[in-house]
Amino acid sequence: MSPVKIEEHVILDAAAEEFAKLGYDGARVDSIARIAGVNKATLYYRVGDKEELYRRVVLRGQAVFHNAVIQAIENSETATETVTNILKEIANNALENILIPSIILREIAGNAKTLPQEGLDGLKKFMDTTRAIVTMGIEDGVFRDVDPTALQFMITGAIFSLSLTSRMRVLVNSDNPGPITPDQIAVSISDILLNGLLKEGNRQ
Amino acid sequence: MSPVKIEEHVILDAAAEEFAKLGYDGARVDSIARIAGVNKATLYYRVGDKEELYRRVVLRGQAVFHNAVIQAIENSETATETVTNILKEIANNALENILIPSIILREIAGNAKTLPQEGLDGLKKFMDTTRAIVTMGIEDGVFRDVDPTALQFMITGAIFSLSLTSRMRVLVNSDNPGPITPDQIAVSISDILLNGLLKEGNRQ
DNA sequence: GTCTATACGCGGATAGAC
DNA sequence: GTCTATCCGCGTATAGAC
Repeated sequence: MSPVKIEEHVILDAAAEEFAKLGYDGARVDSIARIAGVNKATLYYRVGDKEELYRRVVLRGQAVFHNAVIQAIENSETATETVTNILKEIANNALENILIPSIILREIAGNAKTLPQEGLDGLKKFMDTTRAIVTMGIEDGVFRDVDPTALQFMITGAIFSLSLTSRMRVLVNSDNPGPITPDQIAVSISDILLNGLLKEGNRQ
Repeated sequence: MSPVKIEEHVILDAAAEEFAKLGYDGARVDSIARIAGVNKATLYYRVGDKEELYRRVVLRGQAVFHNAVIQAIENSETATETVTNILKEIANNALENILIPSIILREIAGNAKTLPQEGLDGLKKFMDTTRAIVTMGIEDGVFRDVDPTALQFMITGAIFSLSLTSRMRVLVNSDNPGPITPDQIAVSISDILLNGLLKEGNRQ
């Protein structure tokens, strides 16, 4: 009843750290083995080559956010609540698993050239799911007729960059660093997202 | 009256391409020399080592967006107009100089570990400038009392990721790829940003 | 100013001992 | 299953010829 080889987790954790820090091309297999505390040959035997290491890290990371979104949807009644909860869940998971946003941003930066096919499939599913929520809100007359894709990228783009820069922002602008905790991040974004920047009456 | 050594531009263009594609650690100096069509020794003589190449690429790229924002501010009267114009300018420049968003996203992903000090200084100035615009709009009673940092990251996060994924989105979701041109990107974002997702009357 | 040639270490990956 | 030793190519960087 222990189907999970314990060292695989250690290896994948180490790989995630290295890939997040240096990107796929900058990452060193030697370094991953060192971080994991295993021999390089063992690493090859247990998981595989660099590409396979990366594939496993990406799929494991994607599952985290996929589950977070599923849970947010299940725990929500209205479309508005769903959006708010998705934001909260993503923000929470982003800071808890900060390596994953880093890897995702690098994939975006690199035109998804190192993203495994299964990762692309998961991305499509994720975008379809969240688009459906926006469409539903529009049809229910609760949401304005916004572009769902723009909304998706505003949410993920903002959460991931805010989460990744929290340390940096404290260093650069200690007296005014902006939102730091996942809660602060989720609240400040959903405020702007739901209500907009303009005061009521000034809308265009 | 020709103070600019022409080949330096060629070398920096090649370096930008390589750094954007592979990140600082993944980038290869040999590859940059090959792309630029110059000998590696020439490259070292003309610009410097890998670190200096990167520094020059980053500062040149930062100047592009800095100038774009300055211009947007100068061409605007109201705070609302300023925000809209900044969005337009950044979106235009992002797609025209697509390598720069890529490098910036990679810096965010890597905790700005390879970002030269001057780049950090420029970032702080950029954030102070744009924060002032938001604060002004709030004081004028036109904007709601939003978090300026969240707003900044929603704008840049969304524009950069939308610009970088435009090709990918067409491939993954050809029937519904979302905003593609800089104009589509700027309009869809500013619509959500200014007016919010919720219909008037549903605001929280 | 530019190129050829090369130093020297690190990269991914594996063979074969245990 | 795991480790040592090693292959071989590529990485940054420079010396020195032209």
